[in-house]
Amino acid sequence: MSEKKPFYITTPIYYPSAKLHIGHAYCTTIADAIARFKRLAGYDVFFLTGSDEHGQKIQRTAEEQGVSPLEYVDGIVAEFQKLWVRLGISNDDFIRTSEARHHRVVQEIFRRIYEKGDIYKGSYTGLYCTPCESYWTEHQLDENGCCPDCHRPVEQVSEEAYFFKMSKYADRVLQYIEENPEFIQPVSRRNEMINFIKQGLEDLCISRTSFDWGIPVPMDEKHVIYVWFDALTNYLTPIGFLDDAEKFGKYWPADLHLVGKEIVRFHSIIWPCILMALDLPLPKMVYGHGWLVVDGDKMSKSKGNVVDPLLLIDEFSADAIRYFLLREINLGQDGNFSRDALITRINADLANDLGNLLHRTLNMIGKFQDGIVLAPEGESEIDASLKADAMATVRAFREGMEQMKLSESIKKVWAFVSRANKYIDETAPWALAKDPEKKQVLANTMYHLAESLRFISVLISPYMPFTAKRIWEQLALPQPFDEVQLSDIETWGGIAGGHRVGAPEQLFPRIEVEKEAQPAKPQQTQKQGKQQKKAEKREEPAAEISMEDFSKIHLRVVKVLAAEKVPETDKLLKLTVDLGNEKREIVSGIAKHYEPEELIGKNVVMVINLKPAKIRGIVSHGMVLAASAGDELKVLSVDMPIGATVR
RNA sequence: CGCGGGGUGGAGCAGUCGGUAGCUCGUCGGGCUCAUAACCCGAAGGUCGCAGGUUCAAGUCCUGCCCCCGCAACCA
Repeated sequence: MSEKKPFYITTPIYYPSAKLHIGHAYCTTIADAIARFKRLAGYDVFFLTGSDEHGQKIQRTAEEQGVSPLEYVDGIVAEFQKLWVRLGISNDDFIRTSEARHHRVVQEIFRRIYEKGDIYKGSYTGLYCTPCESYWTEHQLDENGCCPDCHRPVEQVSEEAYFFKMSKYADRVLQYIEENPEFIQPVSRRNEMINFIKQGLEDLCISRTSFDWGIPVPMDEKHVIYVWFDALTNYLTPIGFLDDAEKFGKYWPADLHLVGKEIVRFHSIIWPCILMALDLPLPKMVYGHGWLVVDGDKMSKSKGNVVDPLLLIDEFSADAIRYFLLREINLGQDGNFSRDALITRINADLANDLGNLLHRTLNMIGKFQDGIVLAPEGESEIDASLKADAMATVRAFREGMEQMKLSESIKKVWAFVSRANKYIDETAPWALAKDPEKKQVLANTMYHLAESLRFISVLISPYMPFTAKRIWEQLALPQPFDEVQLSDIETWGGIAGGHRVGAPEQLFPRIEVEKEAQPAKPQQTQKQGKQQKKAEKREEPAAEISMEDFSKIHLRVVKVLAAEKVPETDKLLKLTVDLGNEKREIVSGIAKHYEPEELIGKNVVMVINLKPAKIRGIVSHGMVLAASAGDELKVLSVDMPIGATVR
């Protein structure tokens, strides 16, 4: 039927020497958002990610653990794939360089280039550490010029190796880069690469004899094909380079290699040279994204600030992480990842703006119209303006995404979310609902809100696929979510009159972190304590806390001397408590469960060293512990004298 | 003189072709009550790293300097 335009997008293949961190998740999330957008826009997308499994480092680690390299790698790669599933990554294939299909490709490529005369045997000279069996570059050596691993002296050693005549292609690559301004993005990287080539290219060493975990050189089996030659060609394997000419013709050249800024060089210089030697067209774009720094520091194992994406997903959900990464960080520049910023975004954008918009809308449709979206008749100026904004948002979103301005595009969507919230204020449906004369005006308003949410669901689907689907399902729209296209929101009015929506469900619960002194939800409160300590330590989130951590919390039995409701609040009580040696004022969110009189005279458990917090203008110097289950809540009360410590 | 990125209200960032400095969070004040103490409105707060220069006009172009951060041929 319809001829869909192909779009081939790749991430780097990651090296399974350690678990993946948030930076890998960042890169793959960007690629996923683009892939999902392209599918939404009607492209035939092939999205590839994978693992780069060969090399000496892997071989050695496997030996240390007493397993074969493949066994070792299998375990780690399974973790990769688990992470991608949890993060909602929609890759169409996962290439492992250890797979037979890839071996065939690499060997065939080697053979073709060799036969062409662009691969020759020479000798590789490098600085070698015999005990570690490793080559190092001059830059990698430690301050004494010794092996960075074992700190023993290195020596210059030569070994036989195969080389790829990269120098031969330098001029052609430079010309290609200069003639195709789009090829390397962002421009800063492009300038860097042009500069680099102008310094001259050396031939590339592409084989080693010092280890054997790799793909053998076809005509010389004691050599193993080395790194980039093996890794880069992964992009050709899954799209049928050797076995499916039709598929290969459709997807190659790749539309976008998304990579980290540190490997732009390999993708925009070495890789084009290899492709030229194969007489294949070059990829259309190599985009070098920036790095994530954690609270301003570069992530590294030695600093112990490596962030594990799986733990973050467990704690905050995949979509929250995806949203943060895509919205907060400008593609192409380094970005800061911090827990505080993440929580702020979740609360402000996801819970308050988006989640609450859906919730209040569905709630009003339920309350005022028995859950039915009635057909609109006529429209007010405000209605028309909302509708116009929706349409404009779709256009701006599409344009932004096509130019890879991901953050900007999301912001456009959120501007519309705010617009919809404002629309509720402007139309005041609760007032319309009281006036039988305004029944149709109310119906129009509810229709516009529901339809706006339909738009929003589609617009956020590349970023937050899980949430987009949940919104769609709460709206109870009949069209299967997986079949939705961007074209479905190019016209207003997709919801049929008389449609029944579902019941509202919280999309993103707010994460309470600043309001420590408020024990309305004790489970959350405990979590806050953990979060705080974690934030202080700037460490990756841990599921467990140590005894030392726990002992930082000082708990004591105190007596409630006085209690009164905080004016103009539903849940807050102001308590005056006796700690034995001092009296304090604290604010507690338990007014829905206790009358002030009930509490007076009670001995309760309180956190006494909590940082004071201002709540509704009252400074609270502590927190009363309480247990809650469902709607029930009880403060922890014990039959012990004032001043008793709790451990 | 190795290469590159950055220095914009308290924090984090936008600022395309040079033309009255924007956004989010936070703070303060007000409104509303459908909603997840939410939402809406308003306000305060900036020598745009420093010093020169070009221009009618510079955060934006040029020169010099200071500070921070990456890369330097297998860390996204």
